[in-house]
Amino acid sequence: MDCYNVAIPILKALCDETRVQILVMLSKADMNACEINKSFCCTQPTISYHMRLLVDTGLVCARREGCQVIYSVNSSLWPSIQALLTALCEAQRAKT
Amino acid sequence: MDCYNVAIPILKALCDETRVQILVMLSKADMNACEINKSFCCTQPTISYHMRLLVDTGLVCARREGCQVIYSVNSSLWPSIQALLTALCEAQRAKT
DNA sequence: GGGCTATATTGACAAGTATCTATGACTGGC
DNA sequence: GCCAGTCATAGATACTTGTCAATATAGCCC
Repeated sequence: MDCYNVAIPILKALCDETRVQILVMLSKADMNACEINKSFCCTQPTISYHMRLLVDTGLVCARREGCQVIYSVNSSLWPSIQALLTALCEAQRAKT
Repeated sequence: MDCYNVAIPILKALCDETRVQILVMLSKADMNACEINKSFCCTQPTISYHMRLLVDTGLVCARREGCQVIYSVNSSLWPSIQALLTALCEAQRAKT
């Protein structure tokens, strides 16, 4: 019962549109912060803020390569997250 | 890609500890608002606020029976949510 | 070491959220 | 119709969150 509490920070990290889009992008290919930045209209510090949150919750891994940081999804968590996302989309589609 | 956006309101509803606990309770048995209230230390309007949010996002169904309202989980959505929750808990347990 | 590129941190602020108290609305029984 | 029980709504408030501009840090190359 109380075990569900460990999931809350991750769910909090998941409930922002920008962060979900970042996750989906990273699930297709690893990217550095600069590349991620180009796909969004917000500023570099904002993306940096989201990336920190995603890394802190363990949803995303970061590794340094020279002067840039490469981000990748945590492959042990992503499958269950993707499963939920697609299930929610299917449910939405079924309603209409 | 854009399909994931429909999931955001549901994820927002899921990222609160109180609401997750309510969902877990309801997954075991249907309950009226009064019973739910007794399990938490917050006030009745606060629970009402959370229930409205859960119903609006489709996570929970409400039906009137006499002078009380019975809440139940949306059985088409709950399995995927529960799967994610347990996956997150397992991942947490694996880390330690 | 200085300059350049890439990323992180800080401080400020607007918007959103969870909570409360007070009150209203609906239902069933007297 | 009135009262008691159950639930919802409104208004106020403290807290959290996402965003920005400005600045700092880190790594590379000349």
